[in-house]
Amino acid sequence: MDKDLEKLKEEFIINFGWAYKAFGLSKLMGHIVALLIYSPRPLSLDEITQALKRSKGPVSQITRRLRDKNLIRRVWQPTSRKDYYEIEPEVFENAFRNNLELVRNNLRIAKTFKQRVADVGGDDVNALDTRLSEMQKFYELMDKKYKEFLDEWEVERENLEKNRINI
Amino acid sequence: MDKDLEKLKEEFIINFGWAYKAFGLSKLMGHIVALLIYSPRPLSLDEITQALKRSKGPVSQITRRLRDKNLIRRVWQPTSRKDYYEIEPEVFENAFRNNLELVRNNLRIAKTFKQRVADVGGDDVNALDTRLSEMQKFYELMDKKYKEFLDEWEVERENLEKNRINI
DNA sequence: TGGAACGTTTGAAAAAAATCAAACGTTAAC
DNA sequence: GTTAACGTTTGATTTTTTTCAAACGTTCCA
Repeated sequence: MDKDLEKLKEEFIINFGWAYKAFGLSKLMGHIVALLIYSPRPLSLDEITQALKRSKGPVSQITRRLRDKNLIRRVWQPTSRKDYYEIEPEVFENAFRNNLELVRNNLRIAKTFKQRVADVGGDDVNALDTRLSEMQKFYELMDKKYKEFLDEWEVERENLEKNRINI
Repeated sequence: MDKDLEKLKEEFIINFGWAYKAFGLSKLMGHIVALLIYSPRPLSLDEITQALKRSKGPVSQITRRLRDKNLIRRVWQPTSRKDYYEIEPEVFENAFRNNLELVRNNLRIAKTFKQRVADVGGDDVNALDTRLSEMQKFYELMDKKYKEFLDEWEVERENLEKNRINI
């Protein structure tokens, strides 16, 4: 029984590792996030290290990066002077926001080059200009939709919150 | 003058490489996509190889992967029996669709584990169940918004097309 | 047929990234 | 002060990924 849950946890962690990798982040980041999602209480660095069978070095580094990205947070317990980590309540939302930054970067690239190509001018430039315009439009719409999504999610999240309290 | 455009192209290619990497793909994929966006005409494998200063092996492999992902397409010229490659007109849209697949995978993970955790049951499971529910809702909304975006983009793309013809 | 022009596959080499163990610095308890 | 309990940094090591050069297979043309 506990054995099953343990097995599930392991799979969950592995899955998250691959997912994180697919999104351009490190597998270990995914593992830690998954572990903390799974855990009902904050975990110390040593506990994470043990659970994932890693050494302290990389875990320390990655927890820092995860905090920088607002995916986990550090908390303290009154009884111990260890650092504990828990999942950021808005992990998914924050991960999404990080992604939005990449989208905006693409938008910047399109804009910048469109301008610079226009400045330089030349013969074969028309087709390129069209493509860059399209790229710009694409990422502008994407940006807009991403923001809409975040707004809607805020509403939905509040509803979830309410229902949870009412039960 | 041409020198400037050449310089720009190089920067554009490098930028795309990093962007692709940030999204979990290989830099070379980004380079090839950027090169073909930039080029007013289809390029042969050799031309790509030369332009990017790579050897044929990896370029051949990556062009295949890019075709599998519908980001570039292979075309033929009447005069030559070489393979030529050009950018897929809907690169951005297709790249987005590929990303949507990853989102759906996350949704599947959430659903699967929610179900399995419920089946196993146990004590510490409530908090976890709440989190997985939230994860599921998040990715469901994301899926919905992604689809909306694609629909809107289709409309906008048609408009761009029309305007281009009318000029 | 034979050979030249291709693209693809493959095994090895190089480069990059992840990981570790140990040294280090800091803080808190005694 | 001294020591023990931490987290962090660092340089080396391992693993993974990227890249290459060469062999290979196919097609087309002489």
